[in-house]
Amino acid sequence: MINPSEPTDWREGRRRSARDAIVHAAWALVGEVGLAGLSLRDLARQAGITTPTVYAYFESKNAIYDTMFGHAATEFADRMAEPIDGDDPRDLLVAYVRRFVEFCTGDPARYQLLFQRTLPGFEPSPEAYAPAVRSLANTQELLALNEVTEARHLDLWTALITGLVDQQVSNDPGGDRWTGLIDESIDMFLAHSQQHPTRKPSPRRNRTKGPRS
Amino acid sequence: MINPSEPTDWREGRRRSARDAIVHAAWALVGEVGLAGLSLRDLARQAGITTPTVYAYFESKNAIYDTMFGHAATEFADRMAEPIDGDDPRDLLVAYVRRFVEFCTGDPARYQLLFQRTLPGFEPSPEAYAPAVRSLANTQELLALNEVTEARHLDLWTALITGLVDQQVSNDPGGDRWTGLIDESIDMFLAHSQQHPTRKPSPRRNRTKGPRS
DNA sequence: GTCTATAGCTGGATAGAC
DNA sequence: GTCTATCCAGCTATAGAC
Repeated sequence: MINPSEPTDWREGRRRSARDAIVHAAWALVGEVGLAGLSLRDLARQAGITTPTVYAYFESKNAIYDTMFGHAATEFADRMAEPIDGDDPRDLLVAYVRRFVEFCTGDPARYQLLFQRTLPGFEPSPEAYAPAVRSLANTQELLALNEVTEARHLDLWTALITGLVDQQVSNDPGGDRWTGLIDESIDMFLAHSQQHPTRKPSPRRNRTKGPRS
Repeated sequence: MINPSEPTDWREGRRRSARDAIVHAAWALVGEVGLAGLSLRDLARQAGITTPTVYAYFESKNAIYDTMFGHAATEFADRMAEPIDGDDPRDLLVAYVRRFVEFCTGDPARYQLLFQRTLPGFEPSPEAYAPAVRSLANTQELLALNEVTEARHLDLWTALITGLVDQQVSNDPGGDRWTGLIDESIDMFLAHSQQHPTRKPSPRRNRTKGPRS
């Protein structure tokens, strides 16, 4: 396979590893100065090169963000796709959410890039975005195992889980004030979803008001 | 009361209204270019003045953000403090949450400034922050009326509600995909909180795993 | 591919005339 | 208080030698 007259393979390899080194430096930097605080000067210094060299590998700053986004999305998909031992549907769900929250809280900058859209002028390319979509299907399967299939409940689920993550990241970084509520949250959610398969004003008691506007 | 030799009153008034005009222009701008996209040049142009004039009223850009924060916080506190008719605790809670979500989705930039801490280098002053604190106590009272008093449930509550708002703002701005889940979310939350006054592994069924780590 | 040097721009903030 | 003019720092991005 090795053919000296066709050295594109290892050249590509070198090019890839150089790109990876830059992206690696970028992750290290945003961990310190925040996602929006990344500057190409500092990035070049961190990577041990100069600014123009960065442009030998990336055509723009947003291209770097996009590559970072792709890395993060792949990392996310891989992490969430790892098999979980056990066969109880609810336990699977709990383990899955723990994983999700750990992933999010493990690197706030990565979380911000992947799930909050706060970078002005940056939109991830479809290629970079693809792995994240794959993972959503994964969630649906797990919920289906727990007899949760309605779109409404899926939305309620995402709201609940992202709410936990958001509160944890913003108000108690590094702590467990909200991650400690995962188990209870899932109890709450499943009790509700499995009990209300179709939407009607819950028969809790007589409503005092007429139908909602 | 009116004393020509003491004209500080109306001068203060003029100064206040000039400041208000600048802040007003600032809100209009951030509504277009995003909170972080505000620049003093554009702000001055929007307000029909020049950049140095801005500095006649504010000592820095962050001072403008701080004033905006104070306005938003006051607006928020006032809105949430308006009386709600009805006496059923749950209905009060529903109305309250609707109000909250409407306030948040009504102006995403305002929401971002008040509740997400995404402006690099900006921290609201204690004075500007005070009204927001007042409102939190309000929430606690409403939950207490619904027999929800434990700190754990309060955290679960904030996660649930902010999750709804966040999903609505980020993924369906202007729509009702998540706001339409408010009623159901509150059902879910109250059913759980009122049923689990103290924490123990829910007696749903036998757990397959040992105690959590 | 990597560098030095710098263009070109935009940002916040200030000096000083009026 | 308001302006013109400007400073200075930071940024992305490029030109051109090696």
